[in-house]
Amino acid sequence: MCQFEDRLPESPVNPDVLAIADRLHSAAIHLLRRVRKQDILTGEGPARLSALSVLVFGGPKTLGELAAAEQVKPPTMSRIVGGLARSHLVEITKDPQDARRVRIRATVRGAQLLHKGRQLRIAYLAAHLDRLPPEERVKLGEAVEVLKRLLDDWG
Amino acid sequence: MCQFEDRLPESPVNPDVLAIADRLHSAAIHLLRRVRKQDILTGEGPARLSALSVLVFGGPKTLGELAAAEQVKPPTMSRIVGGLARSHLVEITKDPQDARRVRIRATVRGAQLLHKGRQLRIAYLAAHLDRLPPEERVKLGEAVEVLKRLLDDWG
DNA sequence: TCATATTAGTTAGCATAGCTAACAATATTT
DNA sequence: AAATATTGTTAGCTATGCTAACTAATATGA
Repeated sequence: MCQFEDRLPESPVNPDVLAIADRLHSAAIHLLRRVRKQDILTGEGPARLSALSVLVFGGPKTLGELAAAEQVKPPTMSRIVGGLARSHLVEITKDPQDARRVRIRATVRGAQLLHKGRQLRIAYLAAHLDRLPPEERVKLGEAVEVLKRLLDDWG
Repeated sequence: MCQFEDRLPESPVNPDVLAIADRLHSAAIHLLRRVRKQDILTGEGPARLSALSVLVFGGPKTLGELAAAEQVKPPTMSRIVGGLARSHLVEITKDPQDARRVRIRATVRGAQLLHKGRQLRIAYLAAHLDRLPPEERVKLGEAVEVLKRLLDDWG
């Protein structure tokens, strides 16, 4: 019964890690629900803003690359990109090398809207973060770096 | 032009805080996209699992209370609860004191499914967290506490 | 070369989850 | 008693996720 004895290397979880994982999940859900209210002010949904962000900061991508970057299936990304194109936030051109591919890149307007949305969201978040004592803010900052690295080489 | 001089107390953001806010947002989005794939195995969506969690850990609630706890509007919560009831994960009874209200509580089956889902999700997350060096894990644990407090008295 | 297989995206159709507006039913207040 | 406020639901819109089935284009290989 005891999870501390006879523990295999492949089932490495201990209660501390479980607790962190649980709260991290819950915190992520509720954080995003707060922030979403700000995103609405841009007139675009969170999936579109997130995809747009990849294009603005990472440069042009094919649909498949974008879907992979956003951890979403191609049909989903197809519709997200369709919406962005309807709002003239991205431009779609055929790849001359391979006519199956499409290249998607942010327009100037797309970049502007992204920065505006980012501003709203971040200002809102930052205003709340700012109420924390400085040492807690530092803790949070370090942890976010840890998290980012973890997500980057997730697998 | 300089945001460091002549700064009003109500516009308190500095670049460090902005950067933390930005990465926190991005990390939260991508973390949840990873974890969502595990949640699917329970057969219920994330909104339902989150609401169910409130009921399991916080006890029975009215629809309005649940909507407030989950930061969504009543019609949204009405449909979430409807889905949970169809799957027999919650039970709905009229409040004898006030016939406008409904009381919603998790069934045994609901609690079981929640724990199963939590197990899947947490095991997955925890398995990845476990690859971190211990001191980084500790950092993350402390930061999650900071974040939880921040969200609790957000306003 | 030509037939076949693989790859890239799209379309169609389904479900969940968010919203507002409009409604019904019940309490509360005047 | 009548007006008002509160609580949920219903209807209908949008956005995002999926799979299955399709089209078009490229790569493979007999």
